[in-house]
Amino acid sequence: MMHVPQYKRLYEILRKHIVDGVYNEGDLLPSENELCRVHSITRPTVRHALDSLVRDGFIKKQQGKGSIVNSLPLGIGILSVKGTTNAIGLSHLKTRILAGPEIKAWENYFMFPLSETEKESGHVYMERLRILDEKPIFYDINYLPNINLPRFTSRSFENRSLFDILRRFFNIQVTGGEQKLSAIKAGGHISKYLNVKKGHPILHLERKIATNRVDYYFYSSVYCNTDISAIYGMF
Amino acid sequence: MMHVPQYKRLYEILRKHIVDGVYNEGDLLPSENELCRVHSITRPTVRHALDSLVRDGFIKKQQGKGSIVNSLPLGIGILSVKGTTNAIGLSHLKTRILAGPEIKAWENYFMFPLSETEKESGHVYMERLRILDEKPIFYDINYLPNINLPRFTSRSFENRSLFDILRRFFNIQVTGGEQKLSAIKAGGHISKYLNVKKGHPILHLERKIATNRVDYYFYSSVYCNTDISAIYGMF
DNA sequence: AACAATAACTTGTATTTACAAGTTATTTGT
DNA sequence: ACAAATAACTTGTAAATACAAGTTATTGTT
Repeated sequence: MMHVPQYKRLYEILRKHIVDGVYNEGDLLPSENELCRVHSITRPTVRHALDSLVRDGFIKKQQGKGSIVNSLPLGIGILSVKGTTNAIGLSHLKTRILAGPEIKAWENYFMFPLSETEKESGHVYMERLRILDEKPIFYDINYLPNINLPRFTSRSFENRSLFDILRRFFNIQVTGGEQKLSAIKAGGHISKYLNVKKGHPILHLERKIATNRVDYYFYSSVYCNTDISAIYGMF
Repeated sequence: MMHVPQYKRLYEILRKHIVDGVYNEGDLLPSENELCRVHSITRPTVRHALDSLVRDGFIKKQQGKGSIVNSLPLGIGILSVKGTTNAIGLSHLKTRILAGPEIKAWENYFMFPLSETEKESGHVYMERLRILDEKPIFYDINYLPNINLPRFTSRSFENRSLFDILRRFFNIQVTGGEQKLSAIKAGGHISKYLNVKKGHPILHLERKIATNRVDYYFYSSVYCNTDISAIYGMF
């Protein structure tokens, strides 16, 4: 097993405690000095972990008072997905594969500019439908540059997170990304997949997703039906 | 003038250099040790500044190599607005006031739950239209809890950023927030203000915006026409 | 009882030091 | 000339320490 730095270990512990309800909204986490004593680490290390929790929206800090636990987001947190674990509230989200995974060449016009290396290597193509309570919510098209992904196309993706596969089998973790948002009319196959009428307003995300692999990004075009549940995000 | 911590000063300097094009996409910033020497501060302080630049998407770091300048976002960066300065690309965005500012009581059903203090104090209400190249892009409705905002309603807001006003006259800075996204059909006055047909797809953001004042949030409901320019965000 | 001062907390900023780990340029040996 | 080893960089993690600044509970005074 790989070595995990101490601040990251503390982050995971506290994150789990918050998600599991050991601490509730408005509760104070143990003070920094207390966390130092309990985990036998120093304050800069504790603060590093707490900074990450603030960045990911789990706590807010107040000088003189402490680290206050935030309420967990209610919507579907696709915008705040990051790190080693998935977004909150995605637990009963089913996934159906519509196409792929298969290796393809890049389209002529792509939503983000590509590097030469990316262009040369082609990509693994995959279309998925994500279903909440029997209702299709997301239709997404994924493009993973075909660089160092042995036997990727032969993996099973049914009801499994793409992020999970990448982390477990290829040790690729999502570290962040950028995205373009727009509202469009559902047309053709999008209305069919998402089970809405043609012309229905659909939220469209074009995402470039950064990973812990240097210069390895992957891309998603996501179509959301926001009637049932709004998309939730932090900033 | 208030005291500004050193890491924040370095952040502003580097940020300005990146935005002004002193460093271009792909360039390496001076190494951490070099920044230490030049600015006579220590490495943890330099790293604090660089961490903030990473968080805000201006640079990415690579161990063993350095701090690499990112490309500046092309879209309209309403989702990444934060800190002391405004988002990129909003420079030639005109603002027109449609209603307010005036003091009102809260509506019965509000998009976010409110605290008792917020409920009691009412809010400053304001409707604005933001125009890019003569075309209306954003129609937003703002709710600022009426707590410690002396003479707010008498300020002039024409072509001036709300965030700017808050920072300069009330020393309120945006530190982050949360938002719900959905795609809706334009109807009634929204189609009128944004100059689109009824039923046109519109991006709707409901935002709760956190500030440096403890427990002071303000709220925005934003309607965007994404035909002309997509909304850009980091995560 | 009410108020003010103070002490004991909390987080925020900053320095100094050390070593680990990844990258790149240089040197060395063949 | 080529390739491997090495040195000289880079950022990443972590400790120990100090003081500033904000909050809360305690104490003392009136």
